[in-house]
Amino acid sequence: MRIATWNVNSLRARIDRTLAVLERWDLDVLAIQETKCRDEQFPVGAFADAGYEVAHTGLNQWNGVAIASRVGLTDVATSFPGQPGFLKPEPGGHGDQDAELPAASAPSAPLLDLEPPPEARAIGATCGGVRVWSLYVPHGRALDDPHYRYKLGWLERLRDAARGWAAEEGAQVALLGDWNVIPRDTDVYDVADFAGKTHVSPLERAAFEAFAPAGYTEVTREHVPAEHTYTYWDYQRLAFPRNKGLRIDFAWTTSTVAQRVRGVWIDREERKGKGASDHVPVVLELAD
DNA sequence: ATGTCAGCGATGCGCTGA
Repeated sequence: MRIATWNVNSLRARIDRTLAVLERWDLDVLAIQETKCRDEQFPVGAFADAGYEVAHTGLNQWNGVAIASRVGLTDVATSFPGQPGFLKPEPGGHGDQDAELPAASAPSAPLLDLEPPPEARAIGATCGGVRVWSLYVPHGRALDDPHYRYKLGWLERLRDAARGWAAEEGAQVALLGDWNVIPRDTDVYDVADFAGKTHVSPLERAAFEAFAPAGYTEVTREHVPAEHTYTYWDYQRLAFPRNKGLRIDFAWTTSTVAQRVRGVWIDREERKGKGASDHVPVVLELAD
């Protein structure tokens, strides 16, 4: 079985490239991030014509995650248990005190719901016997931004949920996506450029590595160990021609899946030419 | 050239997010 993860950075802007990736790599499953569309805008027909079922969650023009599969797609979950939301802080305000109160016709609803709903950053489905999650970890924006705490909490809650999924003997789970963490100094063109920024902080790196004691192995590193091997290049400042990239797309899997991995490929060619995403696909070949 | 890109709202660009 061949499975891949790709932050496509707008599915509608790159549907032709997406279909080409499915065909080029003969993919059975593709975990997609940053579809940037609502469910009703998702190009279901294009996937169906190519022989793929799809599951998607997209609430607005931001985020959006999907799984396409031609080996079955069941038990879809559009968030993970405990997945936090992000409450955009009001300048000088106190949370969502101005939010609409629940209608009086909903007596069971709490008077004030202070918990923001999850964003469209996680979707899970069982494909060909593997529990696949397509994940778009929050960016964090800046170390002093509320989004950074959100990112850390999001990863911690995901790890807590993932620990439970891995607990069953022989569980086949794959956590695929854009982790927005640079785990090692050699995963970036020049770590000095990230001093004081997100993606390299000790807390982010610890939150990333915490998936190991939770029962997971990061299989892309195992199979593509070369330093300065990137999966993302910024659109700005000619980052790709200068190879100023980041390695931030990874696959944490349970040991049963990790033992099945026969190879991993980073599709660097996909970053070339007009209309490329800023991320490239990461492809995993699993033994039957 | 801070050498970009996508989506949105209301345009013929400014804003947001990355």
